[in-house]
Amino acid sequence: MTTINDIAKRANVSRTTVSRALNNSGYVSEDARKRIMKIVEETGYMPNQSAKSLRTKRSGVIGVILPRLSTETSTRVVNGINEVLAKEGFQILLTDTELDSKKEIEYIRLLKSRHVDGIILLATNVNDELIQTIRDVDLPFLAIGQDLPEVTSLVYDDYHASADLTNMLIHKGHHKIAFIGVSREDPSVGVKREQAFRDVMEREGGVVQDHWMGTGDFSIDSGYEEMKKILRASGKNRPSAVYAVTDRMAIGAMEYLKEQGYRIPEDMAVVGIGASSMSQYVSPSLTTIDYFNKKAGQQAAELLLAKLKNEKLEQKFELTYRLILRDSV
Amino acid sequence: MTTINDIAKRANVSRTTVSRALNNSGYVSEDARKRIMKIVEETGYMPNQSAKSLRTKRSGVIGVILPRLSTETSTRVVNGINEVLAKEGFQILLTDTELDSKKEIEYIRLLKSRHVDGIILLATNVNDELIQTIRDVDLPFLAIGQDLPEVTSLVYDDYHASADLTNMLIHKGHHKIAFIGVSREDPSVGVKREQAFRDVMEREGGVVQDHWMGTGDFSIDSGYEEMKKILRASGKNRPSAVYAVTDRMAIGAMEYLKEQGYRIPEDMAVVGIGASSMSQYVSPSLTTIDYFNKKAGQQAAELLLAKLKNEKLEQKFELTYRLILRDSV
DNA sequence: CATTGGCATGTAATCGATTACACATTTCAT
DNA sequence: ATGAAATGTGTAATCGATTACATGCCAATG
Repeated sequence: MTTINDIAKRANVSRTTVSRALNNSGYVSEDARKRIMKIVEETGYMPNQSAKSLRTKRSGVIGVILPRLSTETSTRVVNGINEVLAKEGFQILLTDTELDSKKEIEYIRLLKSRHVDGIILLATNVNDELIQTIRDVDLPFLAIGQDLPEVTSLVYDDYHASADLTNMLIHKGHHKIAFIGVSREDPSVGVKREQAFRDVMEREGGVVQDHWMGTGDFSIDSGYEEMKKILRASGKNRPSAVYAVTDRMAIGAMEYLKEQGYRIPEDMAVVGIGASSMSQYVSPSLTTIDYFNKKAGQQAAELLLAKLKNEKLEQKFELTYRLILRDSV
Repeated sequence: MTTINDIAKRANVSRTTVSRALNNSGYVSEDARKRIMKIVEETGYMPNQSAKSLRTKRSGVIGVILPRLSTETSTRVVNGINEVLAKEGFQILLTDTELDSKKEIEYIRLLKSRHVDGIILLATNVNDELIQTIRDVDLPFLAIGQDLPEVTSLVYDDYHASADLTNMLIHKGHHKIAFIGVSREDPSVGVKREQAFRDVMEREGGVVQDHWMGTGDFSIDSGYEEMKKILRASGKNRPSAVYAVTDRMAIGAMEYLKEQGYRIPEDMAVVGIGASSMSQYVSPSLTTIDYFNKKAGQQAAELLLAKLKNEKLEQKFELTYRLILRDSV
């Protein structure tokens, strides 16, 4: 591997001058610069980033922590992040917690030791140890998806999105609505979306029954199973609509309904959240909410870049959403 | 930030001993080890990876180069890679070429300068400069998806998969088959899949017509558009089946067909390749080929790890596939 | 008792860059 | 003409780890 010393020798200058030429810092004569650049071209020299990073404390790498690598939401967010960061010459160091909140903390510290310049966390839960760790590592930090105290957070407006969706169902004449949620450990998806649903139902005189409330695990299968449970438990007194807090679970629910001969939306309306690409192509196409995940990723990256430039930021940013009305309602 | 020197001071030993304790190399007394570990615990010390990597030439990071970050195929492969690497304590440095083959080369060199221990490339094309660059950087290297000369490659058996799919259509009674492919610059998807299609059609007496052959760009929209073109060009002499080389294009084609009132599969059978999650939930469900992408990622990671341990490997590995018969045929 | 070898630790070089500081030369304003 | 400022380059310290080599101690061996 060629080093800066090799370049220096071949160009008959000291490595200081080479460094200056490469980084456009300090004075370098036109003559020396040309000689150096020519040799750099010829050899394909690239500075050793470990050495550089050791000395400068900056690495040009941003750590990204995902709850799951294989969901559409994550992918879209990462895509947005990458689009912005790549343009600025940053690389992404990717980690996947597999929904394990211990790993979240472990990875934050690991990324710190790897000298990343900043961290973007796709958060799924909130706890004190996490907050403490983020404070400890003292790095430019950005959270997406949950409102972490004392951390710059980009949050989806889960409450109002969910409220809008519920309202829409009610105004289409549905008063008996089943609900498929997820664990309460997820404040955004598990708590806020359900809370808004309950609030609107109460306010608008909707009917909420315990056995119409299911709890899935984000998977298509769990949507299917929860739908099955709900229908079995309801007997004659059936809901006329089902609201699943994610598209995948909504699609699972649709599968079961279709299998059982229900017509959608005539016999049962179905809605989800997430605007997954699937939602558009299932039959009937699924009414859902678009959270503009890619945009969120881009914005997160931009905010992080601003932080790197020491700009002071607000602490909380609300993201927008959009209701997509399709044929399942 | 606490360094190895801080630990050494506080434990009353030299940093050499701390290093030995941390890496389990050389002799360290039980006493010293305990003192050191206690302080490491207390301070949450983590070795500076840049320094470590500068000295040892190893970083514990594997570079992964993707053609697109946002496709299901990429995601699944990365997922497989990550599963295996994370277990061994490796991190992934992710890059996205946005299908630009210049960036492929640029990123390979960039990753080298970042001291990655190895590179996995999800390849989409083959050219001399790429091969040369791979040779130049002289790193443990693994390609997935294209057969790169002199590089350990994991390749999908595109030819036989495509042949099987075509054969299946013919044995279901389809002799007039439209084909939606992609650019020939992609040897696997663009060339092999089409070649197999043509070979089988010829061998089995199928009918191939130029205006039944479309060329899309992997997107759902292009599938839709190519289908439209094909139907418009065919007039009364229509094919009875359409074979799109990716699920997304097949789904686009289905959209158009449904819009035009065709029944699938009665009026027109449709098949794709990729076993995307969507393929299962569109109506009718799509007949396709599963390439086990995640498995491919895992295997790639395992092979790369073997390379890191200096094991000699074969150069070419064929991956298996599976035909999934569903309702669209 | 002298020698050998295992154990424990430390000294200092090293990896490849950046950068504070020093020094020399040239340019420029007064 | 002269001192100040601008320009160009080099020396050597530094970042935080690993590791070759040296040293000292102690027990075992013959």
